[in-house]
Amino acid sequence: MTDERRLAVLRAIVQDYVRTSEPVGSRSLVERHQFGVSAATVRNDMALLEEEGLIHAPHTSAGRVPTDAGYRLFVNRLSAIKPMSGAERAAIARFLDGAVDLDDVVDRTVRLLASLTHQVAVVQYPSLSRSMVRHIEVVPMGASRLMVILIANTGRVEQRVVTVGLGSDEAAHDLLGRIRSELLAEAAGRSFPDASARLESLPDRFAPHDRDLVRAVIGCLDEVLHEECEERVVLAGTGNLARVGSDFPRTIAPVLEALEEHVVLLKLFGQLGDAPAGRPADALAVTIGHENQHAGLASTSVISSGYGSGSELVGGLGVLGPTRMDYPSTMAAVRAVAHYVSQLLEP
Amino acid sequence: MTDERRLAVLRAIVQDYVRTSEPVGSRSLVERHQFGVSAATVRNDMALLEEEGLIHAPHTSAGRVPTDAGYRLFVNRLSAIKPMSGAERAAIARFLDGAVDLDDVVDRTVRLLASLTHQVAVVQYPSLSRSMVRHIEVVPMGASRLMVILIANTGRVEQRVVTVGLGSDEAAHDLLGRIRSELLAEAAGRSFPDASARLESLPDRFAPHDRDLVRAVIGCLDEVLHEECEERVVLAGTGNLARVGSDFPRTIAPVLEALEEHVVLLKLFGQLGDAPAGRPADALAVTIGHENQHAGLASTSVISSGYGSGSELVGGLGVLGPTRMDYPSTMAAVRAVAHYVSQLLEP
DNA sequence: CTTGGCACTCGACACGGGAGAGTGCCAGAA
DNA sequence: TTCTGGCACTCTCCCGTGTCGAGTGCCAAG
Repeated sequence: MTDERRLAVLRAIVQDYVRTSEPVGSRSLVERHQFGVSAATVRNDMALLEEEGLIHAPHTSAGRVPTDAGYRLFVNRLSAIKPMSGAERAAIARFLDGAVDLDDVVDRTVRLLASLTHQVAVVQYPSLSRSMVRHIEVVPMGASRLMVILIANTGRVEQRVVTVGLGSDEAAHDLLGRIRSELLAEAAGRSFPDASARLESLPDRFAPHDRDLVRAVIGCLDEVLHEECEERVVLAGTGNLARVGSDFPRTIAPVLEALEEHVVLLKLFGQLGDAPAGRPADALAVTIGHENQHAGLASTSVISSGYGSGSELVGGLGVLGPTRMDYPSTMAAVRAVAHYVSQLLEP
Repeated sequence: MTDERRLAVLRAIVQDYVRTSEPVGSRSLVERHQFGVSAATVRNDMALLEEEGLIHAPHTSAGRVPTDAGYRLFVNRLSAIKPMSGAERAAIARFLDGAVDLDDVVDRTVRLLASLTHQVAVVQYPSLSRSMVRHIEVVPMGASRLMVILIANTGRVEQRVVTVGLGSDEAAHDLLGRIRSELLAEAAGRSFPDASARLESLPDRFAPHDRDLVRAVIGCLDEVLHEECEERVVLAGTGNLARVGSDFPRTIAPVLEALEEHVVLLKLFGQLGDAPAGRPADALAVTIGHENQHAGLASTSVISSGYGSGSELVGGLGVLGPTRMDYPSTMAAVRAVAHYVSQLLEP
């Protein structure tokens, strides 16, 4: 029972600190919340919480501030994701429904997330490695260059240019046509890794003197097919970073740098691997402060979710902000947006 | 002759202020530069410069700081663009030559600019309105949706999805094939506005009951062909913003917000219209402080340049930073990068 | 037109003394 | 055992003061 009150105190500390962004002391705590005990008792509880490493005093005789561990406990056990109001849901739907394009969907989503949460929003494009090949096109670009275009079922389009030796116009045109149809026959409808494997044997079906060309095209496709670095992310709301506390010259610069390293963002937001059994596909992942691998993000938290149809995730999205953030509301927003985007990409 | 010295004083003030980021006074001025006159004389000159609105004292008896007008005069008449060293040129070439892709070129360019100048770098993708149509592709996406893909001679690829009523598989396939080849025959090799005009009469060549479909595809293409908002920009180096002076909570937030408004960036960096006669295509445009339209950018300067082959500009690039920036070096870097990117896109 | 000198004005900085907030601890009450 | 009120203590924050130094403006003389 003491235990229970102690946790209630922790919850109150987190809530108040998020509200005021100032260390919270025992007096104001008993004023704003009805614990039914006096400030002195709360002080004792706070001392215990500090021993357990859940809160921390910036200096003697200032209030207490939650530690990363404190936020973690709060998120895991002390808070419920705040359900969104009908109006909010409607607004999300209205805003996303106007999208004409995959690019447009992603763009709107990331802006929406940023303005809902007042944090930095990140959206990963549907991952290629979890997509199917819809179409492949080979287009000559000038005399000796080919553009290879790959269209995924998610609507993503990737292209790459390769330099090759083409023969005469006439013969080249025919050859390209044949390459295109063979590629399509072999790869269309298959998953990317699958398609990649199947294409290996393709050059054998061509005349020996054409094989170099075919190999070049396939090599080019292969790059697109499993190069992880082709994963793309977009972000919005970086301006929200400036609304943090006062000490952020040192805080904001490494964060902005980290945000430009898309590889870092992919680690944070990319949903690699299927949803583990038992964990629903739309589960939220929360990473708090130092739990984060990247050094520059030690004082930021990341809330991310996968999106996609059913348990088949195709990408990730989420927000990044100071550890001192309103977790229940932010988690609700991320979840709602991920849910809606999943629906949108369904058909 | 007095006139001449006064300008020399202004130049020295700008240089010192950029170096130290502190208001510069008459004493330190005569110490660091050999004017051949005393501090008192310089003071008189400074008083005149202040009357002319070229410099400004933050408060009584602090040093002087250049105004926007002062920077303007400095850029126009008092500085020469610092030529880049051979090593720097070589580094630029080495860094950009590895690009495999238009996306890659743009990505590398923007990062390069950011790291060369230590400012925020912006690169516009080659504009569609100044491009030629290289190829058009129509790909069915599921039962009732088509993806229309447009490839420009610059390597840009744009796609859009349109929902249509397709007939039976067999007939639809043939129809799409015909649409594709008619589109290509009409548009390939033409400029975007040109192509758009020519496509208008295309539906007439199809059987009446197919015209709706054809019109849908063309409408979709048209959107891509002259919707200005399809222009794309990318940026890098936002972390450099954090290295500004101390008062930037109020400074940095509106800038970050402006940077997310790609429309704003296009106005700043997009090179619309051909290079005016007499002004070479690679001319640098410099906008200083309040010369800027956008309110949030009142204390930032923009240095931009077009790029493209010869006098035919296809896009813009540049950097954005505090008005207190090293104009000669930054201008040199922007010019060199623009020059190199132009070469790279040449063939 | 230039120069040195002089008085004056401010901002930056260090010092010091409340005021206030908050803690820790302890002895007594429930 | 657990809670409570009280008290001493320790911080930070803030404000006023005084000093220092940089820099200016002006003036009379070269």
